[in-house]
Amino acid sequence: MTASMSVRARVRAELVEEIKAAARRQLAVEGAAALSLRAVAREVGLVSSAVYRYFPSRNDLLTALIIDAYNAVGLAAEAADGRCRKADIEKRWMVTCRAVRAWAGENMQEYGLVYGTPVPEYRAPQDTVAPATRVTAVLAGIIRDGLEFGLISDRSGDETIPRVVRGELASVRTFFGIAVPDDVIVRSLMAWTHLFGAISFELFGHRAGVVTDNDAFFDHEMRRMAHFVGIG
Amino acid sequence: MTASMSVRARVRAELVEEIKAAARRQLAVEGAAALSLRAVAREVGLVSSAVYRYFPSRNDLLTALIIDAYNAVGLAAEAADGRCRKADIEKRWMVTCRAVRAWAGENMQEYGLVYGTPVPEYRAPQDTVAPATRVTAVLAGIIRDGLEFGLISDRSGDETIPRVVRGELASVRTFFGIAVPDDVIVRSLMAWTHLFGAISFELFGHRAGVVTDNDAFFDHEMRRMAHFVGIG
DNA sequence: AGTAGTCAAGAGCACTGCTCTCGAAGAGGT
DNA sequence: ACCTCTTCGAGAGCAGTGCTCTTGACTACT
Repeated sequence: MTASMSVRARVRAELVEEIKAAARRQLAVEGAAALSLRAVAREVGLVSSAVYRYFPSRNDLLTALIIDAYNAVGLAAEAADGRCRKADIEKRWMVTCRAVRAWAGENMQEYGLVYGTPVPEYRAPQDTVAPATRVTAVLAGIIRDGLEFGLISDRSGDETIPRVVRGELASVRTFFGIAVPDDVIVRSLMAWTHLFGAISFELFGHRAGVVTDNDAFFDHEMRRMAHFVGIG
Repeated sequence: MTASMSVRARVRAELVEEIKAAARRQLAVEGAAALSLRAVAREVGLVSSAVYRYFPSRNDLLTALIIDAYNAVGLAAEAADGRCRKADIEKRWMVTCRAVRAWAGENMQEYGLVYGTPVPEYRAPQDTVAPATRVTAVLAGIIRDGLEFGLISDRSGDETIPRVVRGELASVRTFFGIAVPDDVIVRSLMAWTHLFGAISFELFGHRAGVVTDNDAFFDHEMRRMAHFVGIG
């Protein structure tokens, strides 16, 4: 693919990467709000107006960073899951959760960019939705496999799911597969919510003074959520 | 208290409130990143430099809004909880969760200000920690009352809590009361995490295309988390 | 070789946070 | 009543921002 590009297109692609790298560096130290297109331009040795040849606006630069972030965390999750034996459902679950948290901890600002406060009036471009689902897809795959292998106990009946909730699980079912019971889907969505809720709480400082050993607590709560879903 | 203030101090306090109100209005439509001190000044009919008599910097204005936001959501939670019969633990739990979510939905940007991406290098002033605990205190109070009334089943033994996790619950215990079992504390912290995780996921757009009837789903998951804690 | 497309640079506009200075107005004491 | 001391609003100004437009050079394709 690189070979099929003209020289021009290749140096252009390289420069795009260089600009994004510089932007990512600035993002890490100053945060998204303070990310300055001019400062990025200075770092790559360009004048500010030249950057507009590569990104039509500051927002487009941020969007590119968002897509990269989604892909990075998705890749981390996929890699972690992929290193496990397929039938070791509980381990796959734990390892994936830990990978997402580890990535988030190492890339706080990028995490904040995608899972933090959104900019009002900013519509997520279509290019972001596919990368955004990668982590979710990994988790759903683990659930699906767990059911297939009979390693997830279907505890339907413990709780009654209101009809209105039951009705909207259709759109999610494509993610999990047709045979997944409603109750497992609801539990999974809750575990998914909990994963990112815990990471955000920790990274955004809301557990300061409450939880001290964040590693241990995260591990414990993720294991409990796995059990909650029916794993193990 | 108002009477004890001099005329000067009173008009000053009024102007502070007016500035905060204008800032809150701008925050709601443009987001925290785009909040401009000069625009706020224009709205209250002041020149920009005059605002610095009341807030030493833009960050201090934002800090004031953060404190107000914490107090507002805390007040909403306390009011909702206070309207319930004290022994009706499950209802208190549900009503409080709903109140927090309702406030968050009506004040998205303020919610994002306190529970969203923090500004790096920004240290939360001491004035913010007390208001920040109000919601948590309400939830902890419900748990404590539930145990006192024997309405929370202590399911200790279902899960083994690692010693390192068990060890750090001491600091939280002051919140709940001395007699609360470790297991209930862990479950409560998870429910607390889940509450804000669910709200953030919904408001920040991560449930788009997944959950359609957000009211119903939130209600359902909060009830399940209540049961998870041992309520009901 | 000529043309069309691409690119970096520079100037410029409207805006931002923030500082400093200056005059007006109020508060407290004699 | 006067005088001082603090408080306040206004204005000018600085360095920085996102973004636009124009200009001139360079490259790739016909």
